[in-house]
Amino acid sequence: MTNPTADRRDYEEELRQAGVRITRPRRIILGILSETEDHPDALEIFRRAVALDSSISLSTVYRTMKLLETIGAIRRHAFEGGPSRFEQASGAHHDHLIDIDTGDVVEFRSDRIEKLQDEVARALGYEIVHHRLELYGRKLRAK
Amino acid sequence: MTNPTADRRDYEEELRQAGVRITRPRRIILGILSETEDHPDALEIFRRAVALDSSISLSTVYRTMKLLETIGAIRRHAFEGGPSRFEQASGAHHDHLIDIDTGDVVEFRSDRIEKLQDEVARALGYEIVHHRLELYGRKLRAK
DNA sequence: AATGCAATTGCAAATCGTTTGCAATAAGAA
DNA sequence: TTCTTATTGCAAACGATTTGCAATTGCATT
Repeated sequence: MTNPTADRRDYEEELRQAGVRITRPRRIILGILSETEDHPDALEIFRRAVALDSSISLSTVYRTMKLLETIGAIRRHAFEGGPSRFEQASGAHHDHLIDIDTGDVVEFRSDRIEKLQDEVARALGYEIVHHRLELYGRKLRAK
Repeated sequence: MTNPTADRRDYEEELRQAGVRITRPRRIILGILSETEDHPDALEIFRRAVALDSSISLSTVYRTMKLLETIGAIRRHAFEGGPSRFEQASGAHHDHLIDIDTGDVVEFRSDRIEKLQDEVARALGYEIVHHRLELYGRKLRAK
């Protein structure tokens, strides 16, 4: 399924903007990222990429992810245990709830929590540059 | 400086409880952990240990940290970027504010945030098993 | 369409933090 | 003290990620 609601990013334009070349591997990886709803890791992206062009290498995936991260097109998350997982940087900031049984990631946003974080930090004499809030949970049995 | 306020843990008793031997390397590492106010990583603990007994190995430090973690005596934190850092598991739950300039860790606790987390999770059909909240910030210039 | 050169690639080897196999050692019950 | 087994130090393996390098490719230029 393609992304119905969200902004379909024009990654190629972003690359051009950043002054980097639009190569075949990049085009393929970017295509995968535009399609994806989940939070795949580098290896998963590599697998999907190889399915489209068997010559793509894992290093290129890593390099491309790093590139996209530095130009701000994607975000990297290091959830507990596993490897880094990626998501489009589009849309508003949000935090994550990770299903500890399935690894599924649910995005959420709480302005009230954000506000309290700021208050806490300020009270300690700090200003927040960024934060990480991850809830690790288990699905409630629908009663 | 030794830990003035907090409960000085009887690690040795905990080990005995867990049915493991109290060895010389363990005694030394435990001593370091009891003294420490900060959140050292394995290498730092290793350095401090070697100063007391040059025969201690890094693997033993790692093994001991893992052991203490499984018996619940210490907690491991994987802050952004760096290696795992450890702290005593004594005292109430708290979250962390990391000074991005110095690496210093400030502990804090907000029941209001915790409460909101529970609400968010429940609204999404989940129950929280544990969470991770890390604020990365910079000291405010005292005005 | 052909040229040239720097950016990018694939590959293999290196890296970092951490774990593990193994033979030697030491804890602590008998 | 003896015995059995857990624990150790060492070196080698590990998984995720990064890197050096020579070969390739994008693409601005003719």
